[in-house]
Amino acid sequence: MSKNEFICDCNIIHEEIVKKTLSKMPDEYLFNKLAEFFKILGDTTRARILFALDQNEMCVCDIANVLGMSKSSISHQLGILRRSGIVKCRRVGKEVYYMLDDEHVQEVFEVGIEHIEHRK
Amino acid sequence: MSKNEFICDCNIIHEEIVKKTLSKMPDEYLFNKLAEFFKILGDTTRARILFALDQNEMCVCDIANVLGMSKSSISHQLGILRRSGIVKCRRVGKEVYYMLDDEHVQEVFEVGIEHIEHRK
DNA sequence: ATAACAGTTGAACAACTATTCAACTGATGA
DNA sequence: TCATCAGTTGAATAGTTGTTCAACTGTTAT
Repeated sequence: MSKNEFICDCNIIHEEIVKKTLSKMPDEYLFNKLAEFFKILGDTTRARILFALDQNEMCVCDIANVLGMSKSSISHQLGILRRSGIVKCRRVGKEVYYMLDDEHVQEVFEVGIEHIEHRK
Repeated sequence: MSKNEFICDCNIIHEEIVKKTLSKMPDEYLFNKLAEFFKILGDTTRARILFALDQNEMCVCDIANVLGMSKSSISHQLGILRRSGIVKCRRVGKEVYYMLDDEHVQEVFEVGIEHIEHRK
């Protein structure tokens, strides 16, 4: 087998390892979705919103006050969380109440906190 | 208590909920660290590197070949993963072998995959 | 009707980030 | 010693993203 199958500019490649690993790699779709999910959790504002919503469902103004930020920026972030299926909302009169819609968020946060504690 | 303590431009706030939630919010440090951790996982290239390293320890060229990317870009991303304590490496001659250095990554990935499966 | 208010949305801007390129380091072997 | 090769690194660039601002919905109450 020629080295030319491989794209990298190097001579010594561990062909067997590369082939074996390639055969076990999930498809692009999974990695895109996985990265998308973690990217959403990887923002301080969104992480704080999710932590707050884990305590209570809350309206946009309440969240804005808890985080000390403007309604607009909170609403933008809630839109991202809503479109990704992580939170859902219900309207009551003029107010819109947001709540968590994914039990995996809590789980992932717990492991994340373990990671931080472990690295101290 | 005056509404003026609160920063958001709205009249109806649920004071008790806001205060209770505020008292339960972890400090800024935790959210920064948490977001930093998830931000690192929230990139397709890094997610694929970590998945590959979960199969075998590998040198930079092997990883570059598995992902179909340049040595340089892989090395940049490995640097980020190394500095955050998620991977470690050992040099053997001219080659540098990378491996996972955090069992929380696998855990978090599993929950992330559950999340994706659940959302299909 | 219309005023008031909670919330949303799009455009603009600034800050950040991933990849590329080129120059570099450090180890090997001829 | 010198050429070669694996890997690193900094600067540059293009693409992405979070917040702000202003204009807009939709609901309530007068």
